Amino acid sequence: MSEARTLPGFREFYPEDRAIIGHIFDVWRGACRRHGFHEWEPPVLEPLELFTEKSGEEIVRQLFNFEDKGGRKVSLRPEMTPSLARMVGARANGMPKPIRWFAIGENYRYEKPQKGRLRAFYQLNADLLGEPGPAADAEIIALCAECLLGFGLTQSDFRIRISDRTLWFRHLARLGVPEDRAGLVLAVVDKLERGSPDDLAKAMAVALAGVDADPAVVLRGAREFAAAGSFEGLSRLAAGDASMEARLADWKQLLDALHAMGLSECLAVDLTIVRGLAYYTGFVFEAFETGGEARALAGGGRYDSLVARLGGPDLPAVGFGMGDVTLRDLLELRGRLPAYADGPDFYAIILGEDARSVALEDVARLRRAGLRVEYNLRDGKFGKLAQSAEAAGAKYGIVYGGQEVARGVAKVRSFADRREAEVARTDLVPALLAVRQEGIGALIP
RNA sequence: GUGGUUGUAGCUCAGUUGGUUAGAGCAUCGGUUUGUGGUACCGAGGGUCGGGGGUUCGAGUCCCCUCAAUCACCCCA
Repeated sequence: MSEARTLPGFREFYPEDRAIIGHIFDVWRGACRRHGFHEWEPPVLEPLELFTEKSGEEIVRQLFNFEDKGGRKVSLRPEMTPSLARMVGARANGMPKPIRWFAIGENYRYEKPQKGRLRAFYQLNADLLGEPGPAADAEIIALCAECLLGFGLTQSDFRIRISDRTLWFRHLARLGVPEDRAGLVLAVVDKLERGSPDDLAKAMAVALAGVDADPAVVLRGAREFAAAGSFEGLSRLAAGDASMEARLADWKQLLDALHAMGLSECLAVDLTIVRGLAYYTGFVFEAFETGGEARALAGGGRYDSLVARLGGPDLPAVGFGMGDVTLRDLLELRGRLPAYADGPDFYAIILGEDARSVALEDVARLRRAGLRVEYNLRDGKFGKLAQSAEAAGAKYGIVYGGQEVARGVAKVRSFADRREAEVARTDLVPALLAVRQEGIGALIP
């Protein structure tokens, strides 16, 4: 065994693990395609500046970055959104709108690994670009929900909490928070649920340092605002404020659309969600598991100015990301992972080297016909070979012994009930295709 | 980045107040005299006890450092 072990935060996938991640990809891809989204994929390695442009230099300490042999500063991608902006930007002018794109890929972040958070993780990203109205937000939130429901989860297994930074910006303005401090204040709001009153007061004071606004008043106002747990709650808060009332029309459109799509049960209006990222501009949302740990499964929102900021065209956009790690944990907890079964359709039991060339001829024909077939590479006794066949996961055996070969037949055996049927070798392909479909009964009247 | 816990075979774990060549079950591979098995019996492989250093006549066991996993913070695109 080599001394070089798997790097911290990186996983290796043995077949049974790879089957699970493959299943997750299949469900994600299926949901996205049913919603009319097109799959794309960016490079794994990008110029470092692509990421520092969006997130600033501080991001570098969380990047897998290095200098390549040509002296270029490069980084493994920590996310796919900047690449999306570049790729969409290059073609957006000629593309029909809206643009529905999704990507499934591995991202890399140099962080201390812990449960639900690794250094390499797969993520689904779905984005809808070119449509500024709430219909697009509804479409993205619906897709996010379907990407979870597709695993057999129910709407009570998770909750998508929807919030709105547009309302927050307006409300903070009313509380006297200057526009350029709104982002900082929202970062404090983001901690309302977890932080101690003391820490929150301190953080708010820092966010409002040198500004003519009372941190205590802003904090209290933010708390009241965050407490609106429904559309009716929003209406009360908006009463008398023309711009907020106008925004409520967007909310109504959003919620009506999601209701029509039958998703009311997994949705909640929750203004405590603000998302840490500065670039979100409108509706934002996060999906959480409803069980004990209530960990985040997905998050997203509207980012209307980001594409232009990254050098693309002025393209409104809304999207979300969903990681594989916490999702896998949840599916396991809820018993929604498929059982691992990856055996061949048939296993040819070749008894004696004289039968081998005849058997191999059939094996090749069956494989070319689309059947999945294994056989014993070494000679052995029937009992052991039958065990090997079942250990490999085969439901049926095809027995090739001297007697069968001499008569131009093969014996098909069902391991489950040990029933056998002889088949002429000339009829083998159609006969076994039938057995795979209908079971051994297809050969036994 | 800060702190707590844990680390013995592929897996689950024993291993006495420090004492010979570190064990078991399961799993894997082989066999029980040449073609109808799954239970049984016999056998084999597999461990620098996470790694390094120290104390000691002697360390899986005690001490220090380190690596990794995990939990709580920080952060979370």
